[in-house]
Amino acid sequence: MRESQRAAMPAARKARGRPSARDAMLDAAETVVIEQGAARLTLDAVARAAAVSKGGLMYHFPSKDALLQALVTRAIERSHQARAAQRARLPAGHGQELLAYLQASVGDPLDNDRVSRALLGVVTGNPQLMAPVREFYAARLKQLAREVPFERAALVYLATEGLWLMELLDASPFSKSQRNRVLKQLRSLAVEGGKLP
Amino acid sequence: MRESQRAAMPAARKARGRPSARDAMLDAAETVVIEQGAARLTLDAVARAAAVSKGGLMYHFPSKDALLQALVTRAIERSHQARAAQRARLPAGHGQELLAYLQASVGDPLDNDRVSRALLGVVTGNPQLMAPVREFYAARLKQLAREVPFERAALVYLATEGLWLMELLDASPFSKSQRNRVLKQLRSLAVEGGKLP
DNA sequence: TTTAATTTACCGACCAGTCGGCATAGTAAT
DNA sequence: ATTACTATGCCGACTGGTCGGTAAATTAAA
Repeated sequence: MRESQRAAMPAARKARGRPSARDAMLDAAETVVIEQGAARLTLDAVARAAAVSKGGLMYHFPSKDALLQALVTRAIERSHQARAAQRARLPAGHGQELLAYLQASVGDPLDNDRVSRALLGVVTGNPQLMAPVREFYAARLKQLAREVPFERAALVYLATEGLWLMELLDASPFSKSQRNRVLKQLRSLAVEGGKLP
Repeated sequence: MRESQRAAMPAARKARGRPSARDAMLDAAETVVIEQGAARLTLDAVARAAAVSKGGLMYHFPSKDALLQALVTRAIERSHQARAAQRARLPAGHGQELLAYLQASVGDPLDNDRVSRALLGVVTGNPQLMAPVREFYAARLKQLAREVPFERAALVYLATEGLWLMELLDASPFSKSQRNRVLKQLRSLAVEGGKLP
């Protein structure tokens, strides 16, 4: 589990968009961790879900850690894409970035990050896996604070992250209507920054 | 590890303040989980740290789950106490509760919740353990929102919780001075609720 | 002596990682 | 074009070890 990082990684994706066996295995791993939790995310379970043997799985991921890293990386990439998608359908202007981030994080459904929810259990079990997440978070804040005053960006940022994390932990104390009130306020704070009641 | 909830719990604390063997074992469990992480929080490790045999440990906690529940419960109690302590040394008035909560959560040191940090890994591994935490969170919000308008309470609440959780995850992107600026703003929002830059 | 507390020894399940081998496809030499 | 060789992808049995939980035996307390 130490530094087996880039030992033998068979070039498994010559063409970028192919559903290489590797990607199929990551999909399987996500299914397992979503349906059974981080504790039951075993190599055997992933292999079974991917309909390959354990040896076949470990051919592509030399260790369990390598598999987990790949999962986290893919989740981060998806997070990027979600924000970019929101940015694209938002009018340019003050607070566009902040609003896009807000919408991508806690926008209406929130169902698409069942993966993130499941991965929370994975990263808390392997704190080293947090490294890329940390970078991601830091870069995001930097970008958001370029657009609006730091204080306001930080406030919206923290509240959003708080809501997101509490919901990931299934610990949000807000009713549906309370949640809506909060979100409405956050949205207006992101673009205008007015007064607070 | 299934539903062994309240099977056989030998009445191990007749007198409430005694450093009953039970409490010593919980202390040991905390040491283990802090120093070695949730994954290495095994019954053997706790027994070793408490200087008892594994059988002795399991006499007091009929299952590992019972031990974890007790850990979580104690952490919640301590959270209550920390807030009460802050409330006591704060001038009564508008936003006292909110400010006490803020100070207790992310007040200067933050070192005393190494336990919480460690327990995060425990609860993500056993989502059922979140039940008492959920209650705790819900009750807290209700109390905070009685004092100041809901919108403002919720905003401070979420931002505080966001900062706290990100720091628990070791993922806070703020520098020390940025953190201070944010806290200063949150404090003033808790008691005054003025404008935002 | 009965009850409470604790020990020692063990079981069964689970799990990450290893290893030898198999099959297919491509390449090279004859 | 047949043969020899090699690389890739995959298989599944096995190993060494960990961990939660159990049970009988032992000691301490009431």
